[in-house]
Amino acid sequence: MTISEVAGRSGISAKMIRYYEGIGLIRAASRTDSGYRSYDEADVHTLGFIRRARDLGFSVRQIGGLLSLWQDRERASADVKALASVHMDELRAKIGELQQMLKTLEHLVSHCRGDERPHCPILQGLDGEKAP
Amino acid sequence: MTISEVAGRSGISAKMIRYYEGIGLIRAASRTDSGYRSYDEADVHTLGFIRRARDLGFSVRQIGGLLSLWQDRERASADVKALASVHMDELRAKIGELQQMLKTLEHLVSHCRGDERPHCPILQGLDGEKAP
DNA sequence: CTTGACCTTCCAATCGTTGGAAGCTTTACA
DNA sequence: TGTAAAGCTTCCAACGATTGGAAGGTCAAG
Repeated sequence: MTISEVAGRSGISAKMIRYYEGIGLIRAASRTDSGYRSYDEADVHTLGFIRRARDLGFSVRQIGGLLSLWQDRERASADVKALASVHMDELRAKIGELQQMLKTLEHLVSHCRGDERPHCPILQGLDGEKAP
Repeated sequence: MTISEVAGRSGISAKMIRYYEGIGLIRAASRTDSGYRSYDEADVHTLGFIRRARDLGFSVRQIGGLLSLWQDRERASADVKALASVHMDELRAKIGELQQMLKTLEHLVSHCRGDERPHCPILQGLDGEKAP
C-alpha cells in the first residue's frame, strides 16, 4: 500500500505520516526497491488509532504514551486512565479559560449599541479604565 | 523609559514589544543616542490595551484592527462590535470542540476501572471498534 | 515513449512566545 | 578611574502540529 492509500484510509495526510515517522511516533515504513514507503493493514490500524487520539486532542507526546500502552498487553488500565485524566484536566482548564474570555466579551458586547457612533464600551473595557 | 520598564508596567515582555514593533503592530519606538528604545506614558497605555486584548484571546491581527478603531475618534461602534463578535464566534466554536472531546473522554474514562489489569475501554474506544 | 500522477527529500511558513549568543552601553561600586 | 554587573541591541532558533512548495525520481496508462 502506498502512502497516499494509507493516508486516505486512515484519515491522516501523507505529509503527517512522514512527519510522525520522522519524529519517531511510528516506526519507519519499509521501502520498495525504488524507495517508496510501503504499508499494510496493521499500519492502517495504527494510524487510525493515532487519528482518533488526535481527534480527542491528545498531543503527539501523549499519543506516543497511548501507543505504548496500546501495544503493551500487560499494561495496567490505571496507566491509561491516568494519561487520559491528565489530558482531561488540560481540556477543562482550557475550556475554563476560553469561557472566561467569552464571558467578559459577552458582558462588554452586550453594552455596546453597535451603531454608527464612536462610543464603545468594548474599547473602554480594553482601555484599562476598569477590569470587569 | 526603557523597554524593560515599559514591559513591567504594561505586562508585555520586552521580547514581545520588540516583536510587535517588528511586525508593525505598534510604531517603532524612538531611540536614545546609543540606540536604546525609549518609551513614554502613552506607550504604556497602548501596550496595556494590547495586553488586555490579548488576555481576551484576540489574535495579533485582530488586535491590529482593535487598535485602529481605538485610535479612530470617528469609528462606528458597530465595527468594534462586529470584530468582537467574530472573535466570540471563534471562541464558541473552540469551546464546543473541546467540550465534545471532553465529553467523549469522560464517557470512555467512566467505563475504565483503572486498576492493574490490561482491559481498558479507553484504548478500545481509540481502537476504532466503535465510535462513541 | 510520453504524459500525468505519484513518490522522494528538503526547506519554509503559519501563530505567539521564549531562549540564547555576540556585542555594545549604562550603572554601580571599589 | 577601573571594572564588573546588568541592561540594551540584533539575529537566529526553537516550541507544536500542520501545510505548502520546489526539485527530482518512478510508476501507470495511453
